[in-house]
Amino acid sequence: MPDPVEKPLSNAASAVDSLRALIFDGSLAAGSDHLESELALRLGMSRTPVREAVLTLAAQGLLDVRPRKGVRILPVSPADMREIYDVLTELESLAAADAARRNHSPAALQPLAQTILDMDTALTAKNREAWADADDRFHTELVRLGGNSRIIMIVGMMADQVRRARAVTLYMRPVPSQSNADHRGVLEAIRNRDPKAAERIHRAHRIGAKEMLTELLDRYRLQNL
Amino acid sequence: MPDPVEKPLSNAASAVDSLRALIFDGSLAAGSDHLESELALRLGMSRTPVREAVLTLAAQGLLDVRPRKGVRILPVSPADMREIYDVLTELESLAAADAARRNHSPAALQPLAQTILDMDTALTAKNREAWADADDRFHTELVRLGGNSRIIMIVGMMADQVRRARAVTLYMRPVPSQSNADHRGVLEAIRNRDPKAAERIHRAHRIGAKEMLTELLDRYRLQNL
DNA sequence: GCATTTATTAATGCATACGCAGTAAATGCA
DNA sequence: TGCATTTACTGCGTATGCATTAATAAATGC
Repeated sequence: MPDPVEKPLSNAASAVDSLRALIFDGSLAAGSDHLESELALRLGMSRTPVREAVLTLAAQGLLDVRPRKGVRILPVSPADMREIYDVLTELESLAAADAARRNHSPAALQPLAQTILDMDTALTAKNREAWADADDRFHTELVRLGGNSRIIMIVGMMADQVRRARAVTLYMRPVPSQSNADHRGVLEAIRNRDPKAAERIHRAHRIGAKEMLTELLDRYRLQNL
Repeated sequence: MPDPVEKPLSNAASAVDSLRALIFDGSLAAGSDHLESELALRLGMSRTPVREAVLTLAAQGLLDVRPRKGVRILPVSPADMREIYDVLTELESLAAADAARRNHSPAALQPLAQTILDMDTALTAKNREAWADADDRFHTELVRLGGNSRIIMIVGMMADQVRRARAVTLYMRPVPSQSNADHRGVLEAIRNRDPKAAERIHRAHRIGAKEMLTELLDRYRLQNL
């Protein structure tokens, strides 16, 4: 029986969730400073769990604790973007190759296939948010299939760091129709147990994304997102 | 004038340092559990800064907080070792290529060259600890030259996670004479501004290390280090 | 003798208090 | 007016205490 009881989540844990949400939706703006006491007030708890949450988020590279100046929500520069996409390119491509090596059953590949369908649907409906969401799920699912827990964690961290920036560029970029083709290629390579192809296609996909994004940031002079 | 005054380091920060040292030298054994209050007593401070330190180390994958059971020092299994070396292989190889692209001056490459000399010296003196130390510095310096701050952080984290395991295998493994040749090759490629070669040589180096280590762990049935 | 319930223990999560140190404001002086 | 020094302030680092609740032991029932 699947446990229907979900434990009520500690204050510190919910502070992590809340702060992440506030950062991603811009309520805590990039580059802005916030006192611990202020955040505690906002979240309706004492400084102690907020401090713990802040420590956790600092370890994940989302903010920086600057004693007496408050915690700073870390902005993402074009240089940061390049760094992050370089890491994503390497680790996700390895994950793609690993996924192809692992003899996954069709059923195991179903969630990945679904994200591609979802992206088609979103693209047809011209719903960019839904597209971005499905795209995100594709990458998450891909590294999950790769089976390396460290890669899963690191890719999650890096994806979080660029989440805001991606949201900003979502409506500036050209219609992301190429992505689906790339994703299909990766899925096919995994189905065919072809690690080299999976790696190659995914790498090209990520390099393309990196170039598109950094070109966009440069063009619009977006120095800090 | 270089500031000669070093600020006295907070209790939380020194707790991180102390705990790391205790974990690396085995005083806090892999797989063992420890109460916060116990650690606080040991470090001569209250639970608060210890809790913060523990949170930080948990984020770095060195231990796991298990409510009411104490913090568990995470052991490293052969599977963990493979995961970690796969990540190191990808990211360090990229760093090697980046380092070769960056037009580093000979002076900038000096610290890297020095680690190779130190390894020679240690090898001649049959001093394995000194060799391991220099080897570590080579890899640290290499990723530093690559210039990607995320890679620097991640590689540091991964290296920490396998530190104990490496120490254990240090005296089991064959004399590491091949390593120096590989390191020299990487340095030469960087000097020659040959990213492809740097990447290729370093990748082979890391893959070799991974195979040697995992074979060793399997042979001696070392399930948890 | 074993399973189930109840009681006990104690480690944690959190709130709170306080002193210190770093920053800014204010003052004094040239 | 510009700069140095003093003063005031306030945010943080840490200690401490307590309520909660999970884990263990005890007790009860079958």
